Amino acid sequence: MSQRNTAVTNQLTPATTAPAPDDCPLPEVLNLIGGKWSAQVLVELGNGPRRFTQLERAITGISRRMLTVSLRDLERNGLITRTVHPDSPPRVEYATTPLIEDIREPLEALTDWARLAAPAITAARRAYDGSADSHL
Amino acid sequence: MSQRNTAVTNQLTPATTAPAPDDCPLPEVLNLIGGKWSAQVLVELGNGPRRFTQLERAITGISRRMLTVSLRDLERNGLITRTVHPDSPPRVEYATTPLIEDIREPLEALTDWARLAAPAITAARRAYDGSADSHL
DNA sequence: CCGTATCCAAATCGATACTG
DNA sequence: CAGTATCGATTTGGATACGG
Repeated sequence: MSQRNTAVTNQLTPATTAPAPDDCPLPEVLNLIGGKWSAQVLVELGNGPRRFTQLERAITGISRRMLTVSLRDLERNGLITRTVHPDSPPRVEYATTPLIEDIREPLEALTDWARLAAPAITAARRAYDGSADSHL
Repeated sequence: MSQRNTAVTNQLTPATTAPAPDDCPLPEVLNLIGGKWSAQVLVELGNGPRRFTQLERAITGISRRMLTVSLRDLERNGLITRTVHPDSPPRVEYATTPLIEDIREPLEALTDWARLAAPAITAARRAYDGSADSHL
């Protein structure tokens, strides 16, 4: 029962976020939500509690496995909760915790910035890629 | 890529309506600075222009290669500039562009949150890892 | 001083198949 | 419905060593 995953190559266990005695907390935050799907899961759950398949349908392109991994990781870090309802067809609901309430706004600010800066970034990339001596 | 994420807070959408293509710009932002070192480079450059070796010394644990990679990436996306001064010992200076000025505050908010939430996150992790029936 | 080139290890992601 | 198990492909990061 209380099997710790000591293991070798279990790829379903949440990625243990590095302990890192580092003094800069920003990379740590980015590690929490920096995965390919975590941010989208958080955004979707920001709309309200969701069930597994709801999330699966809402987030286009995500696989069952990656959804599970992301959810476990977020749960482990206390950013979301997982509630199992003892129904005859299994029903599991995920919801955000109060912990993330405080970053909703900064995250939205980042999102707004992304929309605004997108053209400039694209332009910068083209300029960089197009210039002859960028690199080889 | 990616415009149009309407309806962030709509919980009333019936299941019958179209699933809304979720082209969320948040993951895009995180991709820009989500590397292992990019954020730290940005933070350090936030203190003012820096030379290559200054950055190398300031960011503990980074290798020459990763510093170069991060800098090139940030430069390509227009977030920093690279200026070569034709001196006898080569001198290259990196600096932030006005593009990132607008995310400085959200980023700092995230950093503040990280400091505040750190204990809760650690506790959540211990609770998760310690509980026998978490999974498996 | 400011990088590049190479090679290798590790983490991450995706597709598929199976289960209570 | 809500997951796990496995495997392989891709991406990323680190350790040198070399070069203008």
